Amino acid sequence: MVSTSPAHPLPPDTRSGGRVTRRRAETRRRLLDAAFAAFAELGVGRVRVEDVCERAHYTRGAFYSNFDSLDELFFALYQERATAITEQVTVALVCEERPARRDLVDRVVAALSFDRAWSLVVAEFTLYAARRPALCAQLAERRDAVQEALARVVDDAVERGHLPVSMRSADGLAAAILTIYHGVSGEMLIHRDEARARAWLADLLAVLVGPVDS
Amino acid sequence: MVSTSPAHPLPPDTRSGGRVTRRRAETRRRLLDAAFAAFAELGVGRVRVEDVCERAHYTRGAFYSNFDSLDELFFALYQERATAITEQVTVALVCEERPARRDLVDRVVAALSFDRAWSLVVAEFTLYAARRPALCAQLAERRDAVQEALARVVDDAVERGHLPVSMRSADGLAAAILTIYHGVSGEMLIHRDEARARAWLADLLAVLVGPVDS
DNA sequence: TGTACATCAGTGAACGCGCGTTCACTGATGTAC
DNA sequence: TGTACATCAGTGAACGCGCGTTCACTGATGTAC
Repeated sequence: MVSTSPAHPLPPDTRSGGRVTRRRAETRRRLLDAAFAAFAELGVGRVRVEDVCERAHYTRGAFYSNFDSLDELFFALYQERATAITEQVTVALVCEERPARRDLVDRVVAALSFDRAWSLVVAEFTLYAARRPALCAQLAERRDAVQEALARVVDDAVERGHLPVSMRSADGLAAAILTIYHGVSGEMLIHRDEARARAWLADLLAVLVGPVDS
Repeated sequence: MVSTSPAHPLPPDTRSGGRVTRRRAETRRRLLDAAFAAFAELGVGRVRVEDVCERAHYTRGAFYSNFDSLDELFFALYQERATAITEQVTVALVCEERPARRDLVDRVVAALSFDRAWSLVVAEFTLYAARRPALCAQLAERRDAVQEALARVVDDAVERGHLPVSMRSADGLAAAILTIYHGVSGEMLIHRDEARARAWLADLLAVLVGPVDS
């Protein structure tokens, strides 16, 4: 139903049969950006078409000329941003030399962004997807992509026997890192303290990776 | 604004000045139960007053005779359920003897319930609160209550020096357990596999608590 | 480079439905004697 | 225990607003010659 092909600068405009004028692309771009702001500020459930349009300085007609519904826009937006972030994390984590174990935590914490607005939208999208089995599968795929990127970096930092069964593989450890990351993100939504959340994340990851050789 | 007093069998009916007939209490009870079903099934953002009423077999008038708005009902519902669960966890964790470290994980996993419907509602309430600073404070209080219950149990299981600074206190470890719990709950919403989530939780907690003395 | 034309993109007024909210009512519940 | 009365609780029709959606239009964009 929805393309899972790699990153587009813009989510594909499925309504004008392939032909996209500059003007149209620009309008779409502005609507998407406005929608992100609206979703982050008001929450996904409270955004009306008008909220998006006034932020983008268009009328509702422009919206319906570009999207079928808010749902479609929301999904296009999520695809776009999530793809961008996934790539950013992947690039940030891939490196030439084998990383020391103690570097791992710092690099992971630095790579995973702690943007509260984005965390809110992600959380809302997760719930949105949770009630739509088809979307769950796509979300899972996306998470796997990040997990694999992490696993590659983690691989050489894992010493056998020092971690319990499920954690022996780099993949298991990568999964653990992401679970903790999501948990801390959730806390941040309530405690609103980014710095504290970041420190907390680092602490938890340090325990996970094992005692740091000081 | 909203009462933070301890558990009521029913959230207080603030509309009939204290005097509550049997019939009224029953109606309120049914509306709350119906609302939980509706919220869990449809998602908080998609529930209409009518959805609650038809599930409870009342008309809309009955709803407005008991609640000012869906928001108020949702909040009353959350208060009620969360208080009940907090108490349940507290009771389950308090014990006379000092627990062995390896028992800790099992007891925690057993005590924290993994109900997907409830996890969905909690997650939605968390987001709901995330945009309302006053509610954030209340949510934080509630989490602290659970954390303290955990900390009491954990206390004797922590051996000094085997955990990094932030984790040295029982309170820190309890916080870590809850962060992981929330992270795994989030995963479960997407992966829909309760058993796997439970195993995953146990693995992560085992790493956190330290190598199990087999 | 200029003009003429065709098609496309966004406008904004208007429509109408879904749903929150109200309110005059009726039947249920509880009390007094 | 029975009757009469008062108050309370829930009914359901009606209202009306907010907002999604449409569509005839106009100005913008791009192309051909």
